[in-house]
Amino acid sequence: MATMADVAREAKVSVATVSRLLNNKGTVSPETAARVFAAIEKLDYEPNLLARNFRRNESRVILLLSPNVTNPYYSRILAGIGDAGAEVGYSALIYNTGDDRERERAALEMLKKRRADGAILMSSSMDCGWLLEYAERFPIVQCSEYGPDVDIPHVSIDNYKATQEAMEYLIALGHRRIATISAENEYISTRLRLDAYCDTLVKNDIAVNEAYIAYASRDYSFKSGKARARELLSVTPRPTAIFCISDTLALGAITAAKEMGYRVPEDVTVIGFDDVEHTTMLHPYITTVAQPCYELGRQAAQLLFSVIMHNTVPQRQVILEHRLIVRESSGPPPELG
Amino acid sequence: MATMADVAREAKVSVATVSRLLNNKGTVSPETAARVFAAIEKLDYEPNLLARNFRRNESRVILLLSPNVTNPYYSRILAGIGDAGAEVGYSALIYNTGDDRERERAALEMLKKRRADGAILMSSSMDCGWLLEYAERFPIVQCSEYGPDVDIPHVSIDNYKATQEAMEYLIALGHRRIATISAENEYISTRLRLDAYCDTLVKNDIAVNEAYIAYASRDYSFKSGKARARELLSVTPRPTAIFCISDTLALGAITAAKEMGYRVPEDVTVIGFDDVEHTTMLHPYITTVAQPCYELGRQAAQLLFSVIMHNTVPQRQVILEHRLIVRESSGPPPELG
DNA sequence: CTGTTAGCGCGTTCAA
DNA sequence: TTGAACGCGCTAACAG
Repeated sequence: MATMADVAREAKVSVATVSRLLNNKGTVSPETAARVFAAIEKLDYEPNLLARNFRRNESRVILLLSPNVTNPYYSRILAGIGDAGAEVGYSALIYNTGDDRERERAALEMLKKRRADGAILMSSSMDCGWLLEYAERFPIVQCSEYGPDVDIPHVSIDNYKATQEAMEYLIALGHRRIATISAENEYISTRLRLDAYCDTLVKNDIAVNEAYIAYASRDYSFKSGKARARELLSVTPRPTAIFCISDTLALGAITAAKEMGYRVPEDVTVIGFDDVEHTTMLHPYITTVAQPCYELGRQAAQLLFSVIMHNTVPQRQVILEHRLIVRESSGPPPELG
Repeated sequence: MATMADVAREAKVSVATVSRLLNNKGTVSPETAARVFAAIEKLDYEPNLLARNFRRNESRVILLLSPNVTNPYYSRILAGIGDAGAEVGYSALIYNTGDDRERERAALEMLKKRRADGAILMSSSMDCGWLLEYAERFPIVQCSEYGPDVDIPHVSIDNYKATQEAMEYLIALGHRRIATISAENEYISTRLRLDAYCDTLVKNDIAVNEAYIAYASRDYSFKSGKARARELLSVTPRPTAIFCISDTLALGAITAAKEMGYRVPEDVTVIGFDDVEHTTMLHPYITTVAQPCYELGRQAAQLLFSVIMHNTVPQRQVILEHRLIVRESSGPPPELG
């Protein structure tokens, strides 16, 4: 593997000249430049990033902390970040944290060790204090989830408004007994969606019924969605609609409803959240709130690069547009249908 | 950010001693060790990986080339690789290649630039010559797909045998008019599955009917599966079973069948491949050939680390067990049912 | 058991 | 426009 010194020798110039040429710094005469390029070609020289990064004290790598790469919601965000990074010569290091504090910490330690120049957190189970400590010292951006009171740049959708729209839609359809499947996690999105669920009911003069609020597992598993839906549909009087905070939960709810002999949407309406791809693979296609996952990832990456390169961000929070997509799993309640 | 020299000064030892201690090389007396650890603690010292890797001439990073991170099949493999890497202090750099030659090449260039110590290819559209050139110079392992004649270590399932079993199962059910949805790609898995499809028919004295062989898009899209199934089900006499080389295609086939008024499995049997999670989220649950994706990833990683660290592998190819999972989308053909 | 020292390959002064 | 020389932080001889 040829080094810069080899190239310099071959081109009969100094390493400084080669370096200048490669980095477009200073000026190099066309003739010498040609000689150097010829030498690079001849020796098949590739700059050693290990050395370059060491010298420049940067890694050109960013950390991606995701609770679960396997989840299509997150994998689409990862794709967006990956593409945005590739455009500016950054690579992405993926850490599957499983929302485990220790794994998150271990990943962030890579910042101290200089393995990465910054990080994008897709979620965080660390306490805010800890997180803030890192955020003060290193470029960090949050994507989808964020600390409500910590001042870390983030990109997300407006979860409150999105839920409000979904709820208004259900109410407009005539639903009054609307249940929700939330989740046992501390995500800001979870909290905002639950808040909006309650607030929108109240705003429409519908009392919030605790029996209509269920909590699925923290990772929104299909199984827990199904189990919670089964319970909700056993409440008397039974809800005519279920607002689920993820598509997977909605799928679980639909399955539970069917197993209990209810038709969707004739007997019970189910709506989801996220719009992951496989929800339009088998009927009923799910009515859901779509998030621009890929774009969420892209923008988070751009925010991060802005911090890394200019030590500043154009805006501390970016809110992207959501979209309510009405498909087959929703309709008027049976009493009015 | 404290350096090793700072620690050495604080502990009143030389940098060599600190280095030795940190790398468990040579011997250090308990007393000095204690002093050094105290200094490390006091200064909150973290080794600079940029410097360490440079010095050791290794990056402790591996490249993951996947055609599509968003595909659950690949994301589960990625999870396996990621976990196996984390256990031995390796991080994974993910490149979404989209089966694009140039992106694959760009990713592999990272090997020359020493950004990574090795690579795992989940697929490859490069010609074998090119690929082999890299494989000769750098640690490379293939996962799931591999060049049939290039001698690169790889891990996969036995695609031929797996398909054979699936076909024998269909034939045992009584099916004679069995179609297949293959794909327009050059993957070895695609080829082997098609070969096994044909061979198993012939072995059972069933003529191979070209009209029963369809090719979906190279990325196994749901849409193309649906379109191809629609065509297959229009052939006279129509097939009573469709063997799809991916679950997504199978989902598409089921949708097409339903839209054409056929019941699955009463009128037509559909079976898939891979056993990705969401195939048991809505009925009919798909009969499929399960691949141990996570384990595929783990073993690929272990193979790669073996090459990186010892420059040798225990075995050049690892074949993992598949499993035919019979669920709801398969049954006897209508004539006999 | 410990310290001194010489690079690893590159980017960057500073002089020429 | 070019070159000589230094040093980033660390590891590994080698010497003591």
